[in-house]
Amino acid sequence: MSEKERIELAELLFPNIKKTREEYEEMYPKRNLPEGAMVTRYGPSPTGSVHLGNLFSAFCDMVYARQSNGSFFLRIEDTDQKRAVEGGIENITGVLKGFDITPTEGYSFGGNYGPYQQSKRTEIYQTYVKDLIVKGYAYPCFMTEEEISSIREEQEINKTKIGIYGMYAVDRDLSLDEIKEKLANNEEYVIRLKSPGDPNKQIEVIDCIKGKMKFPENDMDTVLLKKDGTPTYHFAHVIDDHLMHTTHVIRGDEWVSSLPLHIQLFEILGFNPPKYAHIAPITIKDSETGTIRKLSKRKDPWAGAKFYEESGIPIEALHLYLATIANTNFEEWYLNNQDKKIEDFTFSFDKQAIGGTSFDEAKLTNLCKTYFSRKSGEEVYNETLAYTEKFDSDYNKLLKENKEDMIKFLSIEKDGPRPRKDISKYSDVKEEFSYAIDSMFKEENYAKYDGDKTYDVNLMKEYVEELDLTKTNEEWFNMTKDFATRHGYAASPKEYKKTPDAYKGHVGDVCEALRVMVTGRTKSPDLFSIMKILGKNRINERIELYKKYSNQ
RNA sequence: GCCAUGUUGGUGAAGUGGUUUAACACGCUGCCCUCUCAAGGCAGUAUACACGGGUUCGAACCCCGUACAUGGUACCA
Repeated sequence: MSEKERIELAELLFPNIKKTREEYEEMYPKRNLPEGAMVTRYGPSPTGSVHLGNLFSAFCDMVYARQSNGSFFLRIEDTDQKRAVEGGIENITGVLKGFDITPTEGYSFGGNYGPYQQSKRTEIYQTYVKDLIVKGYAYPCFMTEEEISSIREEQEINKTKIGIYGMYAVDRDLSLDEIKEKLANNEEYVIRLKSPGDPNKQIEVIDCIKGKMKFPENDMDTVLLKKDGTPTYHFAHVIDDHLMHTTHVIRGDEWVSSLPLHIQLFEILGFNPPKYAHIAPITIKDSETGTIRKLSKRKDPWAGAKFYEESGIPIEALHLYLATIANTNFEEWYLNNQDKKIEDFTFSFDKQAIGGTSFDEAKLTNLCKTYFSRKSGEEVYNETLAYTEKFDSDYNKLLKENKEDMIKFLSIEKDGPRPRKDISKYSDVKEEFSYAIDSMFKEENYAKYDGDKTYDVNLMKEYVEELDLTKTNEEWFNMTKDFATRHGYAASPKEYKKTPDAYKGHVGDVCEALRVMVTGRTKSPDLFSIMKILGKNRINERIELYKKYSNQ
């Protein structure tokens, strides 16, 4: 086909496209950003709920753009209407905001490089395709699904590469008259790339994370525009990231194999390709089959973003976890710089895992515990209040009614160099501090007591008589030892171990009895602190409750 | 089938040719501290660099092959 014919064909196919690519280039001028600034983008398709992997990729986008004073934008990749899910877009923006991974620009966040929704950019894509047709790099393909699948079968038998390329791309060299005839018959068509690639030649791509990679050149006549005139991912990616001036395409490594195609598209369009950073998927070892697979929303509760919200995992702790899987040296850095924030760490691509990153639930839990241990009682109270507001309104009410006490309880053993690490998520507070609220305690009290001992109520009554809650912790413990000794208990476990027959038990047993009556459990934070908050009256009430419970 | 990438202890991983008798963190086990638990301290977790060749004075690190895993091979992203 001559150039003249190609121009005629382009007009025939896209009569409504009047703008030129030059006009679009002007509408999307170069960004005015400092040297080294990275422009990243998160491009989800609104096809369902958000996955931890999506969150991870968006987190990386955010972090790299932020530390280089660049821009991180959100682009909705909704070119496939069939897969669209109602409310999918709102869900994405909601999750991003909820998880504090907020773009600086993009869909619903503003910016000068929009529209940030691919379904609104059809004209742009068609303009560039029209140009490609004129240049002889694209053509209409009228093959039917049946034709394509029979080619596929043939290729499978011949054990060759599967796809539409070379001799299999039968519509590649259709004459203008043949095309006109098919068009007149109302035959449906897609626009395919007329790939100039030679699969015998190799191209080398340097990925920011994976390093040097070699591929054969692309020779597939990949679909650029679908039957309905919308672009495929590949084409939209190239056009958008060029016009929006993305500097670093950070995406999942399921895309590495289309790299030769993408590079080729950038080349024939005359664009400068961005840098690519392909991040490893978050994987897990399947407990049934023992094989490694991607996190699955169906099998793994922690795969879905919702899980973190619902179970009350603090956003900051999740960020910490994402940071540790993003850069392998983050964990150690954070350990040595406990007072610093994630923002103070400089992320780099060469510290990013190349292979699959395995999801480590225990590590996440540990990070959460550390997070809570560093928060003051008041902070934990306020955050738990916000969490229960959404997910546990009954407990929320109780928290509000018992604010003063709760903050005091949550503050126990928080001020020392080794703060308590007993909660890993907001939903733990209710269970872990069940003794803190009288009405809850009255209802449940000893139901969860797991021992089989019965403790002496009269002894404890006598003990409380002597108890002075104005003392210091040390004075209290000395008094308790003294009390224990007077009643036939050893003053320390060590002493008891030496001659167990000489005693009824040791101080620990006295404390245990008291602890069970007062908190309903055998384990708790510092007993004296708890008693101080409760006061003598409430302690006595609880001893009475225990008396009834144990039939004494 | 074809193409690509990966494979270090229970887990995540450090490490890119010689101070590696392989760091660190998490987990687990034991001891210590201790009113319990958590935390913390100390110690342990048997022969952890997929396998086979090659290059080199020297390889976890470079090259080739094999196995396995993952991803792609769509008018899905």
